[in-house]
Amino acid sequence: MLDIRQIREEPELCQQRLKARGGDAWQLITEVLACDEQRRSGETEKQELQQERNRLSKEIGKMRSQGEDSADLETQVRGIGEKIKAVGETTEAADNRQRELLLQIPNVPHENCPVGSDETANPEIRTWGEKATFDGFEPTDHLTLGGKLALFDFELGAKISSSGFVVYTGAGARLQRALIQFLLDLHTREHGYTEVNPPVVVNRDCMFGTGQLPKFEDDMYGIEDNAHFLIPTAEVPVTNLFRDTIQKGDDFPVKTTAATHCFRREAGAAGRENRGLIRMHQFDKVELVNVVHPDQSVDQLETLTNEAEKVLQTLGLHYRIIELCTGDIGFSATKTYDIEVWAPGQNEYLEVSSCSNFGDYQARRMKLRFKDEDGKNRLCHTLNGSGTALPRLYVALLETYQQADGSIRLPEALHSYFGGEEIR
RNA sequence: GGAGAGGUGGCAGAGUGGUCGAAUGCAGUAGUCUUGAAAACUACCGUGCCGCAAGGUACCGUGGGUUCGAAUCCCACCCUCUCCGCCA
Repeated sequence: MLDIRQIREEPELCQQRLKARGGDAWQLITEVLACDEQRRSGETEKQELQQERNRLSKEIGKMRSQGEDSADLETQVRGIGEKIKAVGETTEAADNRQRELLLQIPNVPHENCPVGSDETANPEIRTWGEKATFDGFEPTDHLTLGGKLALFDFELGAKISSSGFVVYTGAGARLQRALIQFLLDLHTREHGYTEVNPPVVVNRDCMFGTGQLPKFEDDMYGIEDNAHFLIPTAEVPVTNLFRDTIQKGDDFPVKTTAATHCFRREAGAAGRENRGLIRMHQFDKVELVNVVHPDQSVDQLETLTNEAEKVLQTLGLHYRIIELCTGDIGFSATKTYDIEVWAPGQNEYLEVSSCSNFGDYQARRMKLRFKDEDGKNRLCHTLNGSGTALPRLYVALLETYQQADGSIRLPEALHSYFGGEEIR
């Protein structure tokens, strides 16, 4: 959520920065301000009435204890009670409407977020390594490689679930497990993360906290009780671990990682240049979540991105970093870097990580605070990034390290995790 | 799933209709004392909202209700614990 005080004080600035995203959320600001006005005047009126009621009620108590007749006062207070109820209802309506609107308004992009209307305006920030070259053969794609080596089976996935689900088999399953282990070890041992293993079914509060609700309910798998959802990313359970807490502040940055299954409906995405493992309804991902002091978040986004990059560097995979422009940035984010790994068989870059700074937007939604030096409670900043998504990493790995005979020569970092140097 | 008990401030734990935002203890902060520390003593010590401020107001699991007045009474829901059942 945006800060209502900031909206009140600089409405034009808010609108202007929201406009940079495209969409029409900026138009809601006017109504938010109207609600705010109504809410506050109603609040004041209500409080004055309550004050009067409290005073008179105490009076009644006193009179009764002294055996005096308080009937007149009681009817008077009853009248005040009715007024309080009436004023309270309109105030609450304004309050609810205001919250409803605020929940629909996306975060404002950071001031140095590049302005643009869609992904074509995303600047490339840097690249690492080079596109893999192949001696004497044409690289093929992961579907062919995986099929030949029996690493995964889409038909089985469809049989026991539906399209968009896959069964990893044999060495393919083992490779997936090796990768998860490698990633968690990297982040916990070298980057100072604490590992957690959270539920993948979470309640609505969590989904509001990180910003999936109310706008993106249709993107998620709901549970039949209508109160729980399968998580689309570990960002949801992990960030919400800190919901409604007051952090010490000396522990900043709080760095937490988790490997979880992620579930996405991907409605409308079927068959659209998403062959193979590239877009699944269920996939694994190692997520990195940071809770930091507001002054740290800008720098921390760079650190977080570097931590995710380290994955690809260690595995020797060529990638590029692009920054999302104002028109392409996610709902809750102020600034985002995408890491795209090169997949030779696809002949394109695949997004394996999205690293974002959310500022205080999620923290305000979930009341995530810390005590500052003056003992005042202030909102933390939150960040997260994939470190990394598994299927596309898997694709890049197979396609990059394929050999002429269709076998895979694994990068050294994986040998001990996989228990071998090659898949053939 | 069945039966019972219970959800109060960072923690422990009083409070069963009014003077209770809430006793007390512990923890924490500041100070006195001390060469220093400890102990002792003194003061402070929950969160949100409205307000320039003074101050006001709300919050005792959540949501309703009764009442002039609710932490306290009633209803529903959620959660925790114990026992039974079931199960990895």
